[in-house]
Amino acid sequence: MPELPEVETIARGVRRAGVIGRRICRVDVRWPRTVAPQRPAEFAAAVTGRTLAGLRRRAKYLLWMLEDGSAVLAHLRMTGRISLVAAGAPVDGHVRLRMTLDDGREVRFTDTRKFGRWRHVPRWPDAVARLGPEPLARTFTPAILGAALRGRRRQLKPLLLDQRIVAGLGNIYVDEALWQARLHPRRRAATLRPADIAALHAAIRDVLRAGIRHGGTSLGGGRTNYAGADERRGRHQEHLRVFARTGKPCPRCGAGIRKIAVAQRGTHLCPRCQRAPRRSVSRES
DNA sequence: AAGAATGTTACATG
DNA sequence: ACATGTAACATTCT
Repeated sequence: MPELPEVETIARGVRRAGVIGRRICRVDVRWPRTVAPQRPAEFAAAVTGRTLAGLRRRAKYLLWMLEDGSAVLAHLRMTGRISLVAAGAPVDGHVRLRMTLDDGREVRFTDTRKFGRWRHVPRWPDAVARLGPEPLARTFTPAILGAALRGRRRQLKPLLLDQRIVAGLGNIYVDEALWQARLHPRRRAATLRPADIAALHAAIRDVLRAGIRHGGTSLGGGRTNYAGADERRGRHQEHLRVFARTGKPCPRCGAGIRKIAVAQRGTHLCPRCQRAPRRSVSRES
């Protein structure tokens, strides 16, 4: 569910709700593995009584900065959602963690599939040091992307999903970016020419910015779907050009969008705009 | 009712 | 070291 634009939208929503400066007076871990490998008691002890000094986003992580310099890192994985509600509001069965604030509200983590992970770290920069560049940072240039791809024989799709190459892309925005750049997801990274790299760099930034502008992508209608901290759905699903549009016309050329499997992930593309590489392991589905 | 699902990681095999 | 595949996590939706 949440890729960079969704996590960014959540972070903005939580900040706007005015939680910075509030003290965390109680922590309730309702699904212990949410804080694994820490134990709920040690997590709660490290966080309880601390004041929220800030909230940042790094890739798909939400970083709750505490006033003592430590931080809580939250990764929402597939179905994690954040909401701010009145403390003591009815708790539904999928709430995995709660942080009660000193102003009568609580931060709630709801996660149907239980894949989400929260952990308390003494120094957050260490915890995110292995991640690749932030694609929307000024420091992310075509040259940086080119260097990350150079010499790699991996297929573009799994490479872009690798958070060490570029941090924050997921299945939806990778498909969208490859479509915009007219690149086939099975193309080997090392075969890109400078013009391809420039197009891919621009496409990555464009699709992420569009996602943020539209408040993220909310597919389907179920409880497992993405919503912002205020429970509102995103609107970017109305602007998707290939993802979840199998069989519909390509907005650029009209050809039918196709869905294939690349590196075990559902992958959407336009068979006319995104030419299959000559010697790809074409195993279509 | 089987299969897929917005994510990541560990482990195995080339 | 690199590339790829499988399983695991756990539940819901189509």
